[in-house]
Amino acid sequence: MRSDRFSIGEAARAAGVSVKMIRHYERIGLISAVERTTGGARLFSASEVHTLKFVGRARSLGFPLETVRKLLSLWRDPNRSNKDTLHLAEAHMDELIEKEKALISMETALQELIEACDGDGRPDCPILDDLADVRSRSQSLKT
Amino acid sequence: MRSDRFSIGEAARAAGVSVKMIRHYERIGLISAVERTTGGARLFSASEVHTLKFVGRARSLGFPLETVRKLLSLWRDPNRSNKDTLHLAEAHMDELIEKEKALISMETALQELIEACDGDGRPDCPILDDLADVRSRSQSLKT
DNA sequence: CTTGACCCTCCCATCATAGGAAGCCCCATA
DNA sequence: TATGGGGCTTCCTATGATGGGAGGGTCAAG
Repeated sequence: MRSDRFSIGEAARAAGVSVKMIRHYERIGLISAVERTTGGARLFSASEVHTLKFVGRARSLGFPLETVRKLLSLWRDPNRSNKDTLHLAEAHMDELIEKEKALISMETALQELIEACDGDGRPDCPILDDLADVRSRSQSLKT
Repeated sequence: MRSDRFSIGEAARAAGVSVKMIRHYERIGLISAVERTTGGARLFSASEVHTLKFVGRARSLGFPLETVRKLLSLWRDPNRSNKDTLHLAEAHMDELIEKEKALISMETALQELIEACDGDGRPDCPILDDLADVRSRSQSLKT
């Protein structure tokens, strides 16, 4: 696929996203439709691969696709304000922190239970007892 | 809904799970079908509500439904070994920690970008530059 | 007899992603 | 030239847990 165009497979490898996802991004209008060969195969320019990389990196930071869409449009807008980008980033950071907090509270509660369980092969089990509410509830659940 | 039975709404409130989810749990066989009124409404016994609470608590610790299924069967098995339960809990803990690590690495990378961005209203933006790979890539991305 | 608060089932949507079927196109090798 | 393979295409389905809504039933109180 020479002459400075890339097949979807090449583009995927270069951008670090899957072939499936590239087609998906196109279908939902996150990226625009690209050139095709006579046989119908997509042909990506270097700049289009660059856009895919942008998307891939934004995804690797956990930005949801709808936010990636906004980031892309800011990226393309010469009159953008970095305030807008910063705001998107900060809002996303809040989301990440929320999720992290939820995970940590689960981990904390679970760790207590794990520590309380011998794993000695008998049926007695503080983990099941806790789930069944057999009065041994650790305080850290409703965080 | 007296006579020691609970309607699905009452059961949901008591167990801390949604009405929708109770129906779902029944449909996928996580809980067994319960008694019905002549009109077709579900009637839950106290013990069935207790099971729902078990499910609700397991879910609040983040256990996926398929694992909850296993926990329930251990709970009901008088010949269970606490080794099995412990193993499920530890495996789940590993999953939680994995997810937490992924979140933290995103947060770390994102925080760097946020700090580098003034948000002063101009178009220049380190966040977009980073996503676009304009040679300012922070090292912490491929964690 | 109507109203309102429940309940029912069935279908669809979310979010990002992967899997698979069925069928082209093109190239290399036997 | 025929065959095989790899890559491409589209379309459909699934995941996991959950919510939303349509369209209808039941029941008790007013």
